[in-house]
Amino acid sequence: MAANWLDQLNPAQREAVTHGDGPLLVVAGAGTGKTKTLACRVAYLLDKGVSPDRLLLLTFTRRAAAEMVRRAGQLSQHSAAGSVWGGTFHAVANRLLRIYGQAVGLRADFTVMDQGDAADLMNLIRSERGLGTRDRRFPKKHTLVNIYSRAVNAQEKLARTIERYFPWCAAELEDIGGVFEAYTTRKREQNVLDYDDLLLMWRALCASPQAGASVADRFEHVLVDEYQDTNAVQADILRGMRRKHANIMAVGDDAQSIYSFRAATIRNILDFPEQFAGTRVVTLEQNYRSTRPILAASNAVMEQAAERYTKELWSDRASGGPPVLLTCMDEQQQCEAVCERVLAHLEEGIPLMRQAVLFRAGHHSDMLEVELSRRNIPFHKYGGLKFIEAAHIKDMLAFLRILENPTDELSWFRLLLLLDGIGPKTAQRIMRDLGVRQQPPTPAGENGGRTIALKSALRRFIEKAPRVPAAAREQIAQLRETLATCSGRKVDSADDADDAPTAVPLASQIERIRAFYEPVFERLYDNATMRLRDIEQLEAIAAGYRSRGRFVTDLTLDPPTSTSDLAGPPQLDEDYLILSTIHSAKGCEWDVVNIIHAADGMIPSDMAVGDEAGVDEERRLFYVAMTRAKDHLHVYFPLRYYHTKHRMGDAHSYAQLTRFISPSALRLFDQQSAATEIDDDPPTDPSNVQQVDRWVNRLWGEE
DNA sequence: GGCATGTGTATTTTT
DNA sequence: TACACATGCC
Repeated sequence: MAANWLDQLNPAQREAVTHGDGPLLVVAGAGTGKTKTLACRVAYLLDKGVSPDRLLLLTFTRRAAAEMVRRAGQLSQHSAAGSVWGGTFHAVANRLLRIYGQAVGLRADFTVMDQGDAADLMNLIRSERGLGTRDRRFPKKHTLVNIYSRAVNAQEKLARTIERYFPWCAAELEDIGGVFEAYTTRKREQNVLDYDDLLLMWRALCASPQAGASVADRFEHVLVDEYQDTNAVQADILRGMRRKHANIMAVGDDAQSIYSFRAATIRNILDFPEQFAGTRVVTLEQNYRSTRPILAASNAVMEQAAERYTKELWSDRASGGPPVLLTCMDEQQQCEAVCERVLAHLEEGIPLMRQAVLFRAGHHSDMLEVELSRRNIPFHKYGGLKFIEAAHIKDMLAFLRILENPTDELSWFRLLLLLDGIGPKTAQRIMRDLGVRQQPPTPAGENGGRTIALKSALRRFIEKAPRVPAAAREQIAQLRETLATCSGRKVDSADDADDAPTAVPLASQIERIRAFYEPVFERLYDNATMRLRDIEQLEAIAAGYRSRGRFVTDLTLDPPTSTSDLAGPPQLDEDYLILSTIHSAKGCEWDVVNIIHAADGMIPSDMAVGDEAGVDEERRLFYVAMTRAKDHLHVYFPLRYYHTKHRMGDAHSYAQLTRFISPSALRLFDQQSAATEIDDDPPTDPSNVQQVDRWVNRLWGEE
């Protein structure tokens, strides 16, 4: 029975899937059936009798894990494939630390902060220490987080990280170190973990004498996807998890490594056979995804890479024309061309969902989004600005997080600043009065005997109104009422006799919070209606949760991708076009792929051209984008970019085609020009016409 | 100390 | 364009 689907694998895939015990490295080129191989391997192991909860599947996104487990479930005889441990390193770390966290000195009710929170905490410390003011060019909060994260994930001395990647901050080395030290202390006091801590704590857990062994023994097999995009800490974790039986399978492609900014290193792939003695290496080279002309062009782009690990990707899919390189006059024309091509493919019968537009940076699609909504073409955007980063969503979450973890300083701060007449200074004072950073001993565990001796800041806040400016008095009363209701307590109930607070359903907690927050937020932010939609979406997501803690953590670990754009959230059953950053397109494929802004400065990004390694990574990025295409690949190159900084002027500059399409690669494209297709809308200013004509004529002249 | 207003600036990619 | 920071008024 089980052999049935094994027959459909090619020899290399089958070798990987039916590998016995011991370490296995699968080097899988783009489109070579990597996902299928992993899913089959899971199914194979299940059918061999491995219990699903003894399988750990580490992927790059939660979606990828869910998809693989689903596919494995379809193949396997085993009914409970769903209980395979699947998820990102961070999500799995979170899950394990809730169980074994005590072994590394963690309380089970820790909260997780996202990068925005980390930046805010850095900023708080930065301003406390007076490092912001004066005429010092002390790094900004986001830079601080970047430096910190890079040093931690690369396991590199701060001095060296700064010297290599942030040389302009070298003069501030000492104070940066001081900020980081305070940052760490602060997190510990507040029982809060950032993304990097999740990995560090997992690694520490592996290293701890007893708990380390039980964590490792919990899993019989560990499978890791996208191994080229893991970093040194993640490699340590894997080694720690495989202390006894080295049943580990890693899958990756060095040509697709695009996360070095997160300290990912392809050394992990290259050194795998040394790290795990006796590794069998299997290489997958047959590409099932793209047509030959598309693959040929993609390979030509990679050929110029300074460092290249030979792998001959080939495809059977002979049909189909060459990829198209479309030169446009400017971004506006690029947008129109994309819309027209997308609609033409739709006419041919390719649904919008099977078509994608890819770009380097989140904002590169801004103009296209306007054009798409003008034409009523529904779309869904991945990557770029996230739902979770919006101020009003963070505000809503701050309420929940205080209820969850009353020592969460940042959430208190955020909440207090919402009130009239309370600024940073007053907020700090109130927090001091409440003793926000003092932790009560954990009530969890020994529930039998005594009640909590020390009250949490939340409880103190509910029981007694803090001293606040007159302007805030009314709102503070309402806020206390709100938090009391949500936590199932009563305001001003001074006697401790009635303890156990009543449990309040998450949905009604959010409803209460919203009742308090809505008037505040309408006063605070413009664009209230659009933001209101986000809050409704938040409520919709919360409806799927019973536990407040789970809800808050899942939201930071796996945030939804924002779509509160002009087009409105598409219905689930409706067809929509995919817009995505190239990074977020990793692992995906579409019948039609449109790559926009194929100009130097966009890709490679201006930010990355400083050194050769940076340019190489951008090249891999472009390669990843190209290899997402199955049947049709369109690359767009706008000739002219306007500089909107000088308002009303028509200052512009001319772009160069991306350096990644070299003259020899160019021959593999069908070169077309949209520059002669003049827009139907008459321009209002006659001088524009002259300019356009001059340009068009010049283009003709050149050809 | 809070807050409205003005000015300058830097601007990737994500768990 | 949004955000950080400075300024000046309440």
